Amino acid sequence: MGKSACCDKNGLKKGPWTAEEDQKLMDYIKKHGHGRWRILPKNAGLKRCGKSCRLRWTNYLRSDIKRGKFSFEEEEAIIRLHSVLGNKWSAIASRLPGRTDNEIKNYWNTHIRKRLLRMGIDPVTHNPRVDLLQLYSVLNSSPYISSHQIDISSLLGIGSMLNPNLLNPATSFFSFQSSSQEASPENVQENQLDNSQVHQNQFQSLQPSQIQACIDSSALFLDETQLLQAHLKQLSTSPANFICQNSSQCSWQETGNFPTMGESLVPYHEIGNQTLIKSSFENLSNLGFSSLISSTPSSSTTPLQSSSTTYVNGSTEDERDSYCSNMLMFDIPNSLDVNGLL
DNA sequence: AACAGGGTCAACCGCTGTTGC
DNA sequence: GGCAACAGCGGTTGACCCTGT
Repeated sequence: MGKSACCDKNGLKKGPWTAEEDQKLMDYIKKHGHGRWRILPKNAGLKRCGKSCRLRWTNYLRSDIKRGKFSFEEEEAIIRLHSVLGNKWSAIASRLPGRTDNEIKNYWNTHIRKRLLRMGIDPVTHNPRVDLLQLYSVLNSSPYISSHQIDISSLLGIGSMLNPNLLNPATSFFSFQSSSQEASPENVQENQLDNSQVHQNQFQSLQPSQIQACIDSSALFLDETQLLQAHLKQLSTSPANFICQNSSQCSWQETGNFPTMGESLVPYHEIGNQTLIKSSFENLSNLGFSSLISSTPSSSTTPLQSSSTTYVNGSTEDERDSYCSNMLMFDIPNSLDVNGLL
């Protein structure tokens, strides 16, 4: 702070570049190459600071810049790389030929990030947003709700396909994950109990009107929760399916190892009219809950929806939303050497 | 037609890391 | 080791455009 910007000195020009300035810069770099940005503008006859010249060159004038809309493959790569690298835009850009860090950053902030939020996915962690699950759990534990037989899952738009028994442990798990780095089945169960007691206490102190206000506000999350359905539905799919023939006969059917980065997704499928999930929290924990709600995507082989719809470039935003709801569901295995990717 | 509000993206800003003296 | 210059990064800004009222 307090350090003056380089362009403030000597009355150098700021703002959008003109075609004439672009031409001067390109001509100079064609002759002398780029680098030595400090002295470049003076030699090129530009009233710009070196920093501005460098930015203009790297972000716009370079011949290998690919302009235009991002393809599905590029978008998928950005999301996948972001889940590994975070906001390391230059590192992401280095893996996307022809795209600049600035372009990717802008695209993330204006398109992908908002879409993830709409879908109920935290763009930082790439996991379903904990607040939605917590809202469900809190509402569901209310004596008022149960006494009036209000179906919270329907209210939140996560009704038909999901057994509510999943949501409480899921919520507890997310809450627990956020407060502790190490989650063993034992202390997770303990935490689950603690959380449910907390939620119960929270709601016992609320008046019916307050609960109604909470329910009303929950309607705001409908878009997100509808898409969250897709994520939670993944719980019923490979590689570890938990299938219930009826309310008392449930079992996990493990179909193999969890995929790692770069591997194809196990085909996405429905389990008919069976009760999808009814689990103890131990099951979730033993199998790695974060991996169950997410699996590694692949641009070429991932069936996008149960109807096997194929999406191509130039599809609508809604289609991309739908696509992403599956595409984003991957998890970074602990064994992955992130440094190796860098 | 005029205006407001929101989205987009090129460019800027401040900071950090690297290099050379 | 200390310093300055330079290069590069990620966050932010603001002009422009589009859409809805």
